[in-house]
Amino acid sequence: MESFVKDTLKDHNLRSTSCREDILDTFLSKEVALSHGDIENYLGERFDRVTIYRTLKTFLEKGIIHKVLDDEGVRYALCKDHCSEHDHHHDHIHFKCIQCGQTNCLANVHIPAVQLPDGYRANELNLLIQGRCPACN
Amino acid sequence: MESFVKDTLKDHNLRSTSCREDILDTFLSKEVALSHGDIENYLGERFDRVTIYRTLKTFLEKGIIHKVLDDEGVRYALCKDHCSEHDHHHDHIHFKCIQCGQTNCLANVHIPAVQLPDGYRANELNLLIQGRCPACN
DNA sequence: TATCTTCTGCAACAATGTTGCATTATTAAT
DNA sequence: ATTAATAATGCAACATTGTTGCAGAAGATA
Repeated sequence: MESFVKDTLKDHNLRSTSCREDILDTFLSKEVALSHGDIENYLGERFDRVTIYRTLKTFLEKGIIHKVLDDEGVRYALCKDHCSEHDHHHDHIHFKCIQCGQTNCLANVHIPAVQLPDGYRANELNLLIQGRCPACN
Repeated sequence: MESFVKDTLKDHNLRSTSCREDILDTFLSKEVALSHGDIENYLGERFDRVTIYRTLKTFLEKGIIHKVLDDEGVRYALCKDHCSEHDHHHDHIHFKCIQCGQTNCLANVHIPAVQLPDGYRANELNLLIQGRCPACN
């Protein structure tokens, strides 16, 4: 669907603007997690730094993207499984290649149950695996 | 041992300076992961911001502390199990309480094996669990 | 097309992290 | 105890990353 981007925005009650469309397009075309800086580079000077920050923040709040963290900082990736504002599922597993540096979501892998000490209650799991990706092995 | 701090520094071929000793002391007295800002607050104006950054960097390289990441940023925690520069074990599991905001290492919990897709090879696992800690339940 | 609302760009600022260099402190050897 | 070699610190300057307020521009709706 060529209108995926517009539909996604509409579904989340966001106005279609070129900045939002371009950022969503970028996430779709690159399959890896992107930092604010990456996006700035891909989009050139078309949009203000602040606008990109605000767009990312909005997408985060709406559950369109999620944060991906590693030693080098913060990145963002699409929530492929259509998390909504209310029904956001909170298990994320990411793989970062120490060779090529790319980070992506491992959608088909699920995190095994973890046995927590007494009194702890878990809401959200976030697993980062670092190693070598198939392309770099 | 009152000399734990000095011994730790000596073991890692680091000179004993008041900044390093105070930072190590701080990590020992607080049981939770600390950010650069936290440390700055605890130590007051005694040391330059830059020195604290450099000390943390040195401790990281020597394996005295490790990074702890969550949505809010970067923190550091002691490597209790005496990781060395060479024999650094790379599975970290951290718990962040969404109520009180404190983050700590769950030393006794281990991460179950994860079944990775073909071609991926894992070196290091990093699991962040967010939820409520015993004190906030 | 008019109107209401939201988004954007700009400027300014805050927080976080880095680098170079001169000075000071630590360590090991005399 | 002094000294010489080395390493750590403080300062200044800078780079990156992220935030806020506000006026003007653009999107959605009727």
